[in-house]
This record gives sequence, C-alpha cells and structure tokens, in this order.
Amino acid sequence: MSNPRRSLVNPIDMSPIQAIARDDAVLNALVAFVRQEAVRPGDKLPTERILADLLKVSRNTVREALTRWEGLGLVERRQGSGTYLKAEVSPDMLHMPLTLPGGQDFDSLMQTLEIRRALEAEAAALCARRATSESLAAIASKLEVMERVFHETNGASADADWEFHQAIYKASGNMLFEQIIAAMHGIFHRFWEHPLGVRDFGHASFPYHRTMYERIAARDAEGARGEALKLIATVEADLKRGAANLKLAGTT
Amino acid sequence: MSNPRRSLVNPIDMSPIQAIARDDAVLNALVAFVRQEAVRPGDKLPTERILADLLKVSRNTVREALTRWEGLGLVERRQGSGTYLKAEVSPDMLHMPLTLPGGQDFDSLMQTLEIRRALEAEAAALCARRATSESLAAIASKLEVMERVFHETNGASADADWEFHQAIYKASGNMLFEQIIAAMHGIFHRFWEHPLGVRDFGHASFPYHRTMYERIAARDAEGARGEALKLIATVEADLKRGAANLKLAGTT
DNA sequence: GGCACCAAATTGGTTGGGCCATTGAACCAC
DNA sequence: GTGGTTCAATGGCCCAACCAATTTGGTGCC
Repeated sequence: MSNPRRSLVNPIDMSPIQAIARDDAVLNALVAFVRQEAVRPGDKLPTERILADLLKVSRNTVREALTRWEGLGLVERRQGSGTYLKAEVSPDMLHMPLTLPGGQDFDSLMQTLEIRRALEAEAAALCARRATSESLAAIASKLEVMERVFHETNGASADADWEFHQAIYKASGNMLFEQIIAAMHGIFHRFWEHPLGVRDFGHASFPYHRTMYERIAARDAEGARGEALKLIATVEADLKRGAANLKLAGTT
Repeated sequence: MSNPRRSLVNPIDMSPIQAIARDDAVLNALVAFVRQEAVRPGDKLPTERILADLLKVSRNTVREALTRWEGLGLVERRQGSGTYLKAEVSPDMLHMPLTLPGGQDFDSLMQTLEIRRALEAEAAALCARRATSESLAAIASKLEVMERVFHETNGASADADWEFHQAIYKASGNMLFEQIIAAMHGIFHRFWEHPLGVRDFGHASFPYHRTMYERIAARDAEGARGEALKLIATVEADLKRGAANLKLAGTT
C-alpha cells in the first residue's frame, strides 16, 4: 500500500478554501449584479430561473440564497410578479440579525418603550444638529400631513404619525435609529390589533410633534430632546391606562 | 406615497388577507416542538427528512424555513451532523435585522457609538432607580475586578470592562438594553481585530466607571446618566483619534 | 483492553425536473 | 371606456435522486 502515516503529517495540500459556500456565492454574485446594473431599492431583480441559468446553479440554490436575504429584509418576493430589492446592499455590508423576546404583555411593551425613549430623544437631538434644509422640509411636510389627517379623521393618524418620526430618524444621519425603532414600533402594531379599551390612544402625544419640530428647526438639540421625552411620556401614560383597563377586564 | 383621499370616503380596513405561508407554518411548528420537547440552545433538532415527513411537507420547504432561521442566527447547520439550536426561540420573537453599509469604516463605528450613547445613558439612569442591593453588589464586584485587572495588566481590561457594563444592563431590569448594546459592542470588537494605531484605546474611560457606579449606588439617576455620557465621550474621542491615524496610513 | 484504521449509515447540500397559484398585461366583448 | 378572459411569466412547493461531510460502529492489530 501507500504510506500509512500520511494522515499524521500533512506537509502540503492544504486547500480548505472554496470547499463550500455555494449559495453564498450566489449572494455575492447578486451584490455584484446590483452594483453593476445600479439596481435601486424597489427595483426588480432577475427572476430565479434566470439567475439559476446565469450562475450555473440549481434554481433551488438560488431560492435558498434569496430566502436568506428575504429573512434579513433585503428583498421582497411577490408571487407571480417577481423579486424586488428592499434595501441598499454593498459588498462590505454588515448584517446583524438580532432576535429578542417580544411578548405581548404590558411589561414587554413597556420595555420597548424604554428603548424607544432613549433612541427617540437622541435621534431628535442629532437631527437638530445635522438636518439639512431638504430634510427639514421633508419633516415639515410630514408634520403637516399628520396634523391634517389628525383633524380630518378625528385622531386616526397613526400612519402619518409614523412617517413623521421616520423622517426625523432619516435626518439624524444614522439609519440605525430607524431600524431599531422600527422593530419596536412593530411590536406596538401587533399590540393595537388587540384593542384594549383605550380609545384615544396616542392622542395626547399630538401637540408635541409640532413642538419637537420647532425645536429641531431652531437647531436646539436639547430642546428637541426634551420635547421627544415629553412625547414618549404621553405614550407611556396611555399604555399604563390600557394596562389598567386590561387588568379590570381580565379579572371578570 | 400615501393616498390622501382614502380618508374622505371609506374607512373600512380589510384584513391583510394572506392565505397561508407554508414555510412559516413549518417555523411555527418548530417553535412548538422546541417548547414541547424543551430543546435547549446547543441541542440537536430533528433532521430535515424527519421534519418533512412529520409535517407532511417537502424537505425543500423545511430547508427554506431553516435557511431563514440560519440567516437570523437561530440555528446552525453542520453537514453530516445535523441542525442545532443556537438561541432561545419563542412564539412572539422580535426579529430585528440590522444592516449598516460598510461595517468597517469610521462612520459605521461612529453610528454604533451613537446608539450606544443613547442606550448606555438610559440604562444607567434606570439602573440607578431600580437596582436591588444584590445587583448593586454584583456591579461593585465587577468594578473591583476591572480596576484590579486594569492596574495589573496596564490597561488590558477589556473583558472585565464589558462585564461591568453588562451587570449594569441586567440591573436596569430591561434585557433589551443588554442585547442591543451587545450587538453594537460586537461590531466594535470585530473592528478592533484590525489594530489601528491607538495604543491606549479606552484608557480614558477608566475613571468614569467608578464615578458612574457611585452615582448609581447613590440612586442618582441623572448623575449616573451624566457619567455614562462622559464615559462614552472618551470612547468617541479615542475613535476619532484612531480615524485620524487611519486616514494618515491610508493615504500613503 | 486499547488503539488505529476503515466502511457503512446518517445528514445537510445540491441538482434538475415538474406542477400549482398568483400576478399582470394583452386582448376581446359589451 | 368598462369589465371580463386568456395567457405567459413568476414565485411557491413538491419529488426523487445524488454528492459531500460527518458520525458511527466494527475490525484487526498490538
């Protein structure tokens, strides 16, 4: 036979690289494609069948790669239509999926609010320092829409409200604020599906949107932070009110 | 963007009709299985073939579901061995995939620091209000270890430093702080593998650990917040110093 | 018994084929 | 135009293999 001790001493032949990562290669190719073709968020990506043929891999492999991106919120798939880019991608992007327990109970909601209070205040302060005239105009526009919808619908301005806040996060120059707070906001939306007796939830926060905007427009960072804190405080009060209702209803 | 006329006419809100998602059902079933069988992180999950047969779906569908979880870091697959749980799962988990472009440059690190500044300050304030005597003792213990290691090793107390901060997050009574800041911390450390010329990085923050602890022990929420801000400020200064070095080195 | 070695069973990774449900656009009747 | 119909494109799912890495268990040699 051959040398029986070969396994103990391995002088050369160390090429462990490139051993795997078939579907990772698909994603890298997709990143290259996006850059080369200047695909913008919202644009359509090549179909799975075309990608499979182009990259000489099975369509199933393409699907698993896209499934990973879908889980990370980078693409959106619409059956019968196509796959669309949802966020910017670049070769050296850092994906950091964070999963944390997000219950539906009062304590969990209160915890998300504590996170939001910290971030909302900081975002408002940063926004006051960094907002460009364009982003200020965008914020003002969202504010006006929100106020108009609020009066027209007698307070049902949740969507416009959220867009106003998002404009502030964008203007803060740090997209992490928007991403993290968006996750917290998602919990609240699942919460509102189960209505809990607080009819005017969020109404008390209404006036602080304009005062916060005014402090931002005045480049008053600490003032903006203060108004943001007042705004969150009203939401916390509403939440506690709802928790009280829930406790009453639960003990019947 | 939004439809400005919708509010005038029809306030009906249809359900977000969505027949089913086959692979979502697989994940839900897996969550149920994990809870029922008390699977702990590190344990092995059923094989793909068994799951497919058990849930009466194709193995391909099982794979797509697991691929999503793998992308979120919830499971780890080892070819030839099996699929292993990597983190706790619960029916109402909050997935927060964060993506920041160019995770290695100065701007990205600065963004993570801005998040950490907001959260660190709030956590310190909450900790000052809520810490029990036990958690206070734990924080003091971590502080002493850190200070001792700092002097013994001439400043190489990064791990002990981190444990001190974690003790504060735990004492804040809101685990979201620890988890989110841990993610930010992870980015920082990954970057620190590439040393960048700042030899005494983090040394300036040393004295503020004790002052922050003293404000917490004194139940002085705003004082603790202030010390936390000072601490982060020194890290920001160090980072800017490193960025200056990097720019010099990069333009040669 | 203890150890190195080898071969089969197990398990995730990939392939290529196929069918179904949904979408959207072109087309047609009214 | 309006409203339906047809039809190709596309993602969702299934099937039955085979490949590659790992584990496992046995075998034979000290």
